[in-house]
Amino acid sequence: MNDPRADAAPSVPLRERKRLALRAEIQQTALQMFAAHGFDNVTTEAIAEAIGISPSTFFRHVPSKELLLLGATHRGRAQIVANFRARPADEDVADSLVAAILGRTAQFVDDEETLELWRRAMASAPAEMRRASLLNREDCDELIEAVAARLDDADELRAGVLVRSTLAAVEYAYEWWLGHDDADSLHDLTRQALEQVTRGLS
Amino acid sequence: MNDPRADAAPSVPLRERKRLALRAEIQQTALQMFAAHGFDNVTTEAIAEAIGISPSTFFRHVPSKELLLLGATHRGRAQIVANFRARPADEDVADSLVAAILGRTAQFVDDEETLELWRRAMASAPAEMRRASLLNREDCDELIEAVAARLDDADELRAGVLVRSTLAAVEYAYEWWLGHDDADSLHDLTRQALEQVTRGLS
DNA sequence: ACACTGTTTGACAGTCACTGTCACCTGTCT
DNA sequence: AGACAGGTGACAGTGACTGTCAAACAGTGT
Repeated sequence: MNDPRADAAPSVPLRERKRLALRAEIQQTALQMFAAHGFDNVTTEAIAEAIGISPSTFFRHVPSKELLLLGATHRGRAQIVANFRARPADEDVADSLVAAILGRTAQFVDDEETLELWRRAMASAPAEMRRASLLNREDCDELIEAVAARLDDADELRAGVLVRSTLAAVEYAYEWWLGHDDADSLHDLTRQALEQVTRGLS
Repeated sequence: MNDPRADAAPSVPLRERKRLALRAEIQQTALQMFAAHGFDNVTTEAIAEAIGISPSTFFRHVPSKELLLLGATHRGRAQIVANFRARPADEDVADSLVAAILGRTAQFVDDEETLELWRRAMASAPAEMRRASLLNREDCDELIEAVAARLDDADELRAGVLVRSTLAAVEYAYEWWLGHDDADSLHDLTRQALEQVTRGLS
């Protein structure tokens, strides 16, 4: 019972550890291959083979090739929504939204190496895919709904415009950061973008 | 020489008229089929067959099935950029941008029937595709560049945030309009969204 | 009416992302 | 050890594209 490995093992059913490890390996390997050879030049079959699994298994763990690239950005999507919901109800809505987003970007720090891989992989991706989106359609709609609930007036248009334009600003800051080695930190850039957008564009 | 058909024929080389007509037919037929059976349930082959052309010919005229749905929104993309460039250089940049967009949406009026088809087609499309984007990646970048050129300070981040969040607001208004039969006109909704975003979100 | 030339077309074969099925393993629990 | 859920590879299939090729066709000059 006091097997040194027992600390990690018993809580996490071991089978799940394997699954998680495999998923991480797919993600990592795919990113490396994308960065090295370009997104379009890497087939899902090649990734599977590099890891030593069958194509069927590959797709059992990965919803799509695209998400292998974009998934990094989407990760923690739900967290922004949760952050927003956790804000005090009497706070200004825009402020809550800003806080929810900054709460997420604050902890968004992959290691340098992974980041560099992702940057190169992203650069090789087809144009339509190159837009870094923090939230997918569903999560975004959920956030809009949450915001609308806090806006007393029945005008949902305002909620949507608020969320979508705010997210757009943040996403641009994100892309900017990816494209500029010398740029400020993600957090600072995000703050700048948010300030501009909430203060009124000019 | 005074053949009645000669009025239309000589300027447009006739061969091109056929091409244009075919393209329009594909677009129209596809939209009808999407609306009737759902985007995913209509294969490119089926569209080709409905029109009476081969699958090869279909793809010779259409870059992708997706663009058959989204192309309508993208049409006139370049116009927004052109509109912006045509604004006086001493005008406030945000105002120029607003004017450029409103100049486009003002004339954006397909006939009721086509619009209804598109609405239904859009509703049946997979979630990731459902976002109405006025500009594709390239056009958007071009607009950002144009805006940056007008912003004296070297800070391009501001230009990007301005463009992207403004467009996001407009796109939301557009989607809102598509989803609500009873809504105000596109033009009014767009104006509202733009006002909110330029005045500062709140 | 005639060939000459460049475009357009359909048939066909191929690639690639993804899905479904099915028989076989392999941890896990008893 | 034995049962059983969950994971796995082989395989066949679908659907959006892409490339190639020979035949049909429009536009031009004679």
